[in-house]
Formats: sequence, structure tokens, C-alpha cells
Amino acid sequence: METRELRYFVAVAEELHFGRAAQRLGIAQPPLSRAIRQLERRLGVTLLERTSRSVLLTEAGSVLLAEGRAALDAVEAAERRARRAALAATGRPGLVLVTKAGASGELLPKLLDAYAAEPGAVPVDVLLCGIGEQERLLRDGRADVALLHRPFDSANGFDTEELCTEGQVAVLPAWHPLAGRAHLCTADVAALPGLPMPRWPHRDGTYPPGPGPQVRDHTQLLQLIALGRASAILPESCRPQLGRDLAAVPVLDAPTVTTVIAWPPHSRSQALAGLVRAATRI
Amino acid sequence: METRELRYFVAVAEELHFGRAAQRLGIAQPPLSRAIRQLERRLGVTLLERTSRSVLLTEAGSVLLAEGRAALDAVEAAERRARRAALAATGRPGLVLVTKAGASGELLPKLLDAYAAEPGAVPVDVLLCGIGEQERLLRDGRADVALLHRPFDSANGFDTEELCTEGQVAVLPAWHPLAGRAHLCTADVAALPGLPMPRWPHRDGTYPPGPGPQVRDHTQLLQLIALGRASAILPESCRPQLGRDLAAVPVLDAPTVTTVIAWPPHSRSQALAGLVRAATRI
DNA sequence: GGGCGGCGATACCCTCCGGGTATCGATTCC
DNA sequence: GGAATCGATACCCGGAGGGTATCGCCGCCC
Repeated sequence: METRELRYFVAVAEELHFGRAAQRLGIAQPPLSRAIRQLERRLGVTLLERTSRSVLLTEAGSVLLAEGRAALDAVEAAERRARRAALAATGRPGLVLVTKAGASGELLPKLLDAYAAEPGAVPVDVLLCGIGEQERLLRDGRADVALLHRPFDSANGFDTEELCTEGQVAVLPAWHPLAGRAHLCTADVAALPGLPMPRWPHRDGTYPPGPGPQVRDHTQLLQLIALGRASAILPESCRPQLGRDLAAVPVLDAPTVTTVIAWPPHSRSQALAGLVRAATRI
Repeated sequence: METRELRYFVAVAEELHFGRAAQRLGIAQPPLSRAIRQLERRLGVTLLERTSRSVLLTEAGSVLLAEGRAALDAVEAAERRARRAALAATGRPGLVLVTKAGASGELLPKLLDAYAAEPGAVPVDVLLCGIGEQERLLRDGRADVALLHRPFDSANGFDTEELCTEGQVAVLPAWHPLAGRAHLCTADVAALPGLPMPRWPHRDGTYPPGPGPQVRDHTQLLQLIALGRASAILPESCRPQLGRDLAAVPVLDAPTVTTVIAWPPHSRSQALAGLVRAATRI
């Protein structure tokens, strides 16, 4: 199977529409139809159930969609990492570390300092990204290493090392009656009238249905909480970022959050090994 | 990058010889040279250092070799799993479980029985393979799930669930003076005169240098030990397989061995989930 | 040291595959 | 029932990919 075929299939499977998929790929619709037919014939498998009005994925099709995305990421990663290896060999080497904007407040500067103090340390570019993008960046080679927060981020398919674990706190407006309590449980926070939990976007940019406000980053979220429009349960380490208008109350039965440093398997980079070593020593 | 280009590059990088690589790929040498040149031009990276007498990998080249192999495995896995999903939807579904021949003696039948007793269980094909082949089979889609033994096998890049941990024992000829001891430490076994540790083959079939005999599977190994030509340190669970002519003595400071069940990430198979559930319940 | 042999690069040709345009056939909706 | 939508089909063209012949370079051996 050629990556071109796979790219074509993924486009059609995502759009469920040959015309739009062709447009996205920058080709005309007929060659796309033909390519998909050819792919199906070669695999000996029906991937799409087409009528003249609709396109549906078969079981095999949805497996190929999931696996194909991963495979395309792997190919892209190979390409990117080869390019970067060439750069590192001649010009300026470096690492790209990715983490969620707003998360791992204290840990990140400590890690960077600890690594920078090592002999042979290379420059580290920090990439702050939105929710759920880190895995993608790590998988397709745009980043070398990530700080992930289990159980929110899945570290599936990566090598990891645990760095620290912490409890979670409910973040409430300072004026809220519950803000003075010594601790809460998740049921208390979930049921707060007028302060629903926010909704985070999926990877494709759409939001799950529900009552809460749609948020895209931590700044938005904290502002909404201060305005009395939302509440949230966040890792303890967010505390230093909270203004005077917000209160944090430990939530005893919330799952603990583990910060892990994650990197793609079969990585033989000296610099990456050093960074991981520095991280585990903190 | 197309998979064809990647396959071509991997072939050349493995053979370090354009002629042989072309032969292996079933094409003539000139188009292969051209394809590699084109790939280098598109990437903007020198992958191979060629003289008319030798071909060497550059740093970028060896990165692309490692990453490219993984990417090709991923593409192959996508293809295979799509095919199998189609089979499972229409004809006979099934799972392929792979484990090292000779290992996980008691565990495997217990697991298969426990799973078979579940409602909705599908047939499980068991694939016994040699050392270090399991990761490959799992990665390229020929197997759905594996039993791995850490720290011998690396579970890098897979989702895993720990099943059990055990100590290790030294396996010696029954007549050996140390066979009667209650326990040993690794230094004792490493230094046994005339009973060197065996050498296992690498993935490419070559053996590391050293004094011990070359072995390929457990049967060979046990026979060599019985003959007084070797000794070995193996997980405790090998005990039931030992004949009367062999003795097992606990090695206190050997690393403990953890048996894990591993499967590729983003697996959405109902059957696989059931098998993992059965495994964790044991 | 000069001829030989091995190996990668180059030159040139040809075939077929991937892409484009025009059009058909089916289905749905007004 | 006609128009609009959408995937499939028919047909054409250009270029990418593969083959053969040959060159140029460099160790090696008699």
C-alpha cells in the first residue's frame, strides 16, 4: 500500500464525501474514486458502502482509518526526524518539548534548568499546545518529547517516565459559599447550581454536547470561573496561577494526576536521553 | 514520502550495496540509484555516503532507517488489520496471540481457558515464535496480542497490563555441586567454570561474541545444560519443564521477571478487550 | 603498473499509471 | 416530473518509474 492511497482513503473516510475529499486533496473527483476502488480491489476488502446519496465506512474501513492515520503519522515522523537529524549533525542541534499551555507550572522551568546545567545540553524549544494535541505532535515527529498528564492524556504508544503525582482541587469563585470548605468531593462540584463544568474541544475542534461553557485554554477557563459562570477540577499545581478572585479546595475523591515525560520509542538521541535523565533526578 | 521510496531506502541501508538491494527488491540497479537520489533531493538531506567502493549511512540515514522500518511496519499493520477486520465481519473472527516458545508455561493455558469461558469469546490462534520476534509481529499486524517478559522483551510502544511477576532460578545439571544449594547469586552462576551462559541470536540472526554455546530455543538450551556444557538463569515458571537431570536454584539478586500482556495502541477490538479482561482477572 | 573487475552514475527509451475533462445514471427533493 | 447532487464511467494525456547499454572511478592482482 502506498502512502498516497492511504492519504486518499483517510481523506474520503473523514469527509464521507468524494467531492469534498478530492477538493481537500487538490485533485479531481474521478481519479479519487478510481484510486479508492483500486485500493479496495488490491486489499480484497470493501472499505466504503456507497450509494449515490451517501458514503459509509464499513467495519474494515474504520479499522483502516484508525490504523492508517497512525501509519501516516509514522511516515511523516520518519521524514521529519531524518531532516532534523541532518540539521543536528551539521548546524544547530536541539530538542522540541511540548506541553499543554497552562499546565505543569513549576515543573517545566525546574526541568529546563536542571537539563541546561548538564554537560552537553542542547537548546530546548518549548512548544505550548492545546488540549490533546501533544500526542499528535509527538507521534508525527514535530516534537521530540512531551510532558503529559495522566489520566487526561493517554501515553499509549510512547515510552514514559513518571515525574510526579498530585491531587486535584476544585477551582471556584472566591465568593462562593463552598470556597471556605477544607475539602470537597466530586459529587459536590458536579452538582453546583449555575457553575457547570466547562466543555473542552475534541481533537477535530467540535465540542461535546452539554450545559457547560465551551473553553479552549486555561486563561479562558479561569476567567469564566471568576465571572461565576463555571467551575473546574484541576491539578493542585495550578494554584500559583490563580488570582485573588479564585479559590482552590482539595477534592478528595478525584483521581490523582501523574505528570509523565514521554518520548517516541526507538529514539536513540543522546540529547533526549540527557533530558529524561535530568527529569528523573528532579 | 511514498512507502515505495521508503522500502527502497531501507533495502539499500540494510544491504549497504545498491546492486544487492536492487536484486532483493526485484528491480534493476539504475532505477534504484535514481530513486534514492530523488528521495535525498526531496528531503534535502544526504542519507548515504557513497564512494564507488562502499556505501555508508550518514547520521540522518540511520535515523531514517530506524524510523522508516517502524513506519513501514505501521503501514503493513494497517493493511493487515483492515483485511482481518473484513474477515472478522463476514466469516470467522479470531485473535492471534503470540508468545515465546517455551515461556509462560502455566499461564498461557489458564489464560486461554479463562477467556474461552467468557461469553462471546472468539477462537484464539496461538503463535509460538523465537526470541525477539514478538514485538515485530505485534507491530506489523501479524499478531493481535502478545505475552511479553520484561525486562527481556521491551514493551515499547504498546499498551500493556501486568499479569504476574516471578523470581529467577539458575538451571544447572543435577549432578553439579551447586545444585544442592538453597540459593545463589548471579556472580556465582556467571563464574561457573565450564558452564558458560549461552548466547542468544540477535534479531538479524547473528550471535554476539563470547564463550558460551549458541542456542536458538529452550529445548536446545536445556539439553546443553544437561550435557554439562552451559548454565542459565531463567524465570521460575520454567521449573515444570525441567527433567530429572536438571536442577533449579533460586538466584536472589537476579532481576524479577514480569509477564505482561501487550497489544497495539488504538485497538478497538471487542474480542481483544475481552481477552485482556480475562487476563487481568487471573 | 597496467589491465581487469566491481560498483555506482548517467543516458536514453518505453510503458503504464495517475490525473484531467466530459458525461452518464441514480437518487432525492421541491 | 424536472432539477440538483453525487458517485461511476469513458477517454485522453503527460510524466514518473522501470529497463538496457554504457561510462567513470577505484581497488586489486598478475
